[in-house]
Amino acid sequence: MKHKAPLKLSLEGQDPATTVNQKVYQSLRHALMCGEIPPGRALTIRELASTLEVSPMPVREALRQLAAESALEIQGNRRVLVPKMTAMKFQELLEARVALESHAAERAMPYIDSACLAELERLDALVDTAYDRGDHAQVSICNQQFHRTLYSSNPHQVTVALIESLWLQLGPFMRLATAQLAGHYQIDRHNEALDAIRRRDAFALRLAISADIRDGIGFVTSSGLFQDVIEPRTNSAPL
Amino acid sequence: MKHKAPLKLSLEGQDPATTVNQKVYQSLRHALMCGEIPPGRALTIRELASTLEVSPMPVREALRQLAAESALEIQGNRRVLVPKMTAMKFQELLEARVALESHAAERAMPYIDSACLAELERLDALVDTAYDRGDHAQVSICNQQFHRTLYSSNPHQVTVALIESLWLQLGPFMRLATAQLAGHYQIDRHNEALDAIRRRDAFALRLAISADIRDGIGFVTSSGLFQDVIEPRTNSAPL
DNA sequence: TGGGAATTAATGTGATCACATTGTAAGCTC
DNA sequence: GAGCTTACAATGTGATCACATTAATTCCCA
Repeated sequence: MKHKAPLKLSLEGQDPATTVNQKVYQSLRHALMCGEIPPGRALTIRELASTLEVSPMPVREALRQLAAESALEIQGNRRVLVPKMTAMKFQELLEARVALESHAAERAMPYIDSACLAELERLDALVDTAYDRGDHAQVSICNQQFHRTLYSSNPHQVTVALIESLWLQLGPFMRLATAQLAGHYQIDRHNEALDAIRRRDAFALRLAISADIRDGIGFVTSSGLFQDVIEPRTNSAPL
Repeated sequence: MKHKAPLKLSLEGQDPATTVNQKVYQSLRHALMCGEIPPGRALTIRELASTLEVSPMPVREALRQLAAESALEIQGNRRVLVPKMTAMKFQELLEARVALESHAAERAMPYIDSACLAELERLDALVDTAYDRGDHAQVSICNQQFHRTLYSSNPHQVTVALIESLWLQLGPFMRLATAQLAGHYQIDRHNEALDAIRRRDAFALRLAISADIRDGIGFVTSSGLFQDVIEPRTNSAPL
């Protein structure tokens, strides 16, 4: 069994005004974010190039770019693969998200004007309707847009790139989590966040964002329902 | 005056066992970290290629990689340049460092065994001797190694890549700061950190790391002695 | 002489090719 | 038949080339 599952990728729907490199990058990024490429899957330049019907060149650059964002992993063999996930790593990614995003939210607070607030309310509404529709992919996208808009309101902000790297690393699992969320009724943390913003209460905003992140995918570790995607327990013996 | 200052780069001293791409990457990274390329300086592939006496190919990939780490900026024109620094952005980078690194330190604490502690003590001693010698470049390098070792003791670590991105973004200014530090006598925050580790006091470690970061370069903003490298005040009008 | 259009130079992008390295499979020996 | 060696295929890397786009310069005319 050496034949890996064929990759389901295409450049359709990509902005034709951009470079091929960017189209490949976006395509791969989207596939990773949606978990369409299983962890541990090896990616070769020529395979991707022929799948996407482009020359190897833009693929090389896209892979290197994604590797620099920790979305892909290049091992010593110079082979590129989708990083595997472990329960511990998942926990670390989650806590890193909390630390970084609550920080970014707090620092964004002073810059949130009424226009930005309105935009956040609009995005929150989009999340809700997508949620009611059961469109988990859309929920995920709008939710990210909500967070991105919030943090980006700080014009001197430097953390969004880092945060996006974290999103990318646990992308597949966020999708998985939102899908599972359908059953649960969750407190609307976005509303808590919006309330905090209206009251200009930075600390409350911190709490709301932290809770939102943990509510969103935090329970996944305990639910144990994604054991198939996760690496079997490693034999690490710390300390 | 269209001729930019010639770049002082070379691949000498690079590990000959690595790929050309990595050598170029390391060379550029080092130059950026040491502030040898002024902010705003445009970098062209062909210029770097001829300076380093390699083909444009590895340079392209190195530039894209550094851009993915926010160490370089690619503008719409597809031109690559060293990002400019502003006082506000500097502040944000500093606070992001504090948030991320104190988080990483706290999370590393449970994994620090005696071997790791010994290594940290060794690195701290190296910092001290380099400091006494007045070798600011070496201080910077050893100091980073100290932090990296601390955070990396957590085997499930996911933040080091993000932290390195921050270091890279304010690299030139860290160097500038350590150079200025020569005059000041600073409390040895590393010793405070080591003490906290020995007592296994996670909160004290947090405080020590935060203080170490702020001590190291925090005063730069108030000292106003790097106004020449900083962008003139922007006309942003938040809120 | 100043401003704008056309020309020219420079640059990024993408493709193709050659080579060294790595992974795999066949073949041989014991 | 097991283990090692050798041959083969596949892959990443780097170089060179062609082309489209962008920046810079020159030239012309008001």
